[in-house]
Amino acid sequence: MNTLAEENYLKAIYKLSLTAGNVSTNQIAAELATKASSVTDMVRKLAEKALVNYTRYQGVSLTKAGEKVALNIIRRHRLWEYFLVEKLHFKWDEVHDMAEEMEHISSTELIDRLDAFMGHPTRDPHGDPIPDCDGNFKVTELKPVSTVEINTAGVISGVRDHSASFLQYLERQQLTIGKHIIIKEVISYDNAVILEMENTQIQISRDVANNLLIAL
Amino acid sequence: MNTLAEENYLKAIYKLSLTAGNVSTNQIAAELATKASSVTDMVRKLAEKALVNYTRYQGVSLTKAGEKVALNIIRRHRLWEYFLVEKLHFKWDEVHDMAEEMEHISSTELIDRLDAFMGHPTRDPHGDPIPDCDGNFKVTELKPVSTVEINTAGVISGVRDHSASFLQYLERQQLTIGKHIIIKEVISYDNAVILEMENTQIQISRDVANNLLIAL
DNA sequence: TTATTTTTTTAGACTTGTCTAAAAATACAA
DNA sequence: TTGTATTTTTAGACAAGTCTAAAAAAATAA
Repeated sequence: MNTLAEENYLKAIYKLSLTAGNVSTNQIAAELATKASSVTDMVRKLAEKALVNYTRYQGVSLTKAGEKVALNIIRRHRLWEYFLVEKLHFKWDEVHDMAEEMEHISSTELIDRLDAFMGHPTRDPHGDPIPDCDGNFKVTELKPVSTVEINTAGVISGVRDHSASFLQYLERQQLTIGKHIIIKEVISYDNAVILEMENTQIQISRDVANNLLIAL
Repeated sequence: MNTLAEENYLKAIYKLSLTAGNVSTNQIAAELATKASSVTDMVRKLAEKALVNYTRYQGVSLTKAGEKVALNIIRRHRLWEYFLVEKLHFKWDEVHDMAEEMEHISSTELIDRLDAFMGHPTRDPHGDPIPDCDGNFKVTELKPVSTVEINTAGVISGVRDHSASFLQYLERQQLTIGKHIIIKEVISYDNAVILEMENTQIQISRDVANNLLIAL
């Protein structure tokens, strides 16, 4: 079907497309820790397979077909993450690299049965939605804690930074998916945010508040 | 660690070593559906990594280190096969190709937890033993039905042919792992074998009798 | 033992995906 | 708008793993 390298490019382009329109060669290179010249070559190849739209110097976007492939990879990644946490009891900061390998296992029958085995979960351990087998998923609007008004109540529902160190920090502060919080105050000096959770106050930095997402 | 190609070579060499001493270039080429010249190159590379013993024109054998790697791959393969059958309810003739991909997932922590999750199974769905994390497994002596005396009783415990078509045939005849059988007669004309199982008689061909293994 | 066949290795080439260095196009600043 | 800086592409090279064709070694037969 598609090579491992091709799948990784499609996933990177999908991810970058969420925050930009056309994705630049350099952005992809940074995302994949490779060089812009390598990206140019691969993007040509993907364009020939009709998985991306590409014109020289104009950046890249996924075609419908390319998006479908990307969403399938993401589906597999997130289902395996769910499996690792729920069935094998890994912690949410430990599963990314393993899922990165497992997402390339190709059988769709396998993935559909895995999905059923786990009861068709809709979100992975980090709160990200799991696309169904047709690539559909519900888009719940989540907001960074740093962007909501004082006295807003919400439920921790996702993260923007998926790094192990950030997830470990959240774990230590008990700021995990599903917790109910209220934004109490923003310190004007450094934009630190004071939250209330389970009747205790927690202070988090501007950075943390930017990367912690809540559903209202 | 080792590349995918390297792992496949080590596994093939291990498998061939079970029935021969030193394995020839041509045998490996046949096993992996590649050419002898490619094998020579790869075997050189594996010799440099001290995973095989190799001298020109003399064939190949695994070193202790190479055997350890091979047994690890086999462990992973068989544990995933067990998972696919026991947890995802695939049939025993459907799992080989999927496990062939999954065996290359590298995390040992993952495999050890998978092992625990399934209750440390000792045999895969085809009756083959699953090595533990140190590469140890018990060698139960199994005999092809074609080699035992008349009136011998035994338990179906393994197969020598793992092809989907053979497994499907056995399934249809209910000749599955764990069934108790008695060898009743060998037809001298074509060496077909008549078995008794659950008080009914079943006739199987010489070929089938050769590939069906029982524990006495 | 010598000749012939078979097996294995060598030599050189190809593909995929990557890289560096240089050229071309675009973007930005004065 | 012209010159400079940045981004992107091109050109050529390299590593891994494979292939074909030819040469070398080993096995077999006469």
